[in-house]
Amino acid sequence: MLLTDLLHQRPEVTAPRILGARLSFGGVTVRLTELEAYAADDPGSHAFRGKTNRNRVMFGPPGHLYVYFTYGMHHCANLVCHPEGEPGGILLRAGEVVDGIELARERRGSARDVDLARGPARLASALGIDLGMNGTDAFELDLAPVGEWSQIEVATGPRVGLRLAPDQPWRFWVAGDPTVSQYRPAKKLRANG
DNA sequence: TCCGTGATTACCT
DNA sequence: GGTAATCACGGAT
Repeated sequence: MLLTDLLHQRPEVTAPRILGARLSFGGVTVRLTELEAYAADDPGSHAFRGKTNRNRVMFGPPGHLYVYFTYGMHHCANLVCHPEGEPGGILLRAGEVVDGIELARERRGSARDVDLARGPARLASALGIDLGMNGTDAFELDLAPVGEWSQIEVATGPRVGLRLAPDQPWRFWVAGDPTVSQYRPAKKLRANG
């Protein structure tokens, strides 16, 4: 399926389909291993209460990055993804650095390689993403080859750290991958494509 | 387990 | 207008 078509689906549909995709930005490429979906009718979504200056990118065209700043020190990045007329996005929670690893190490200090992009704020940091990149589409996203994707075992479970809507199982990750963040209460979604 | 750190929001006046 | 609680986290302890 074409990437542009995928980005016009609901985020919880698209998120498991872009696991294993390669995202390149700021001189670093990561293979995405963990994602969370934030849909329009979703109390956990930043966009749930309507458009504000912070979340306006989620209401714009799919395929841009929605970047926000949280806990006074961290940036997190979402891939905007939604059907026409609805806000939505996919939080990039973790990845494996597959290119530009030296640059990622510089940005991340003394972290072990497996921790370079393990966690949403770590991933954003490894890619050099901050608020200045909010709304950008200056990145590349290459879907995993079909054969490679069919080898991935997708697991699903509740999202992390939400007060609202904690029960929607809209967190998706590559089962067994060491670059997935620590919190993993899980059930298996499927094996192979 | 604890806590830094600041934008954003919810709820007042 | 003001103010307090919250927050899609990470690193040190």
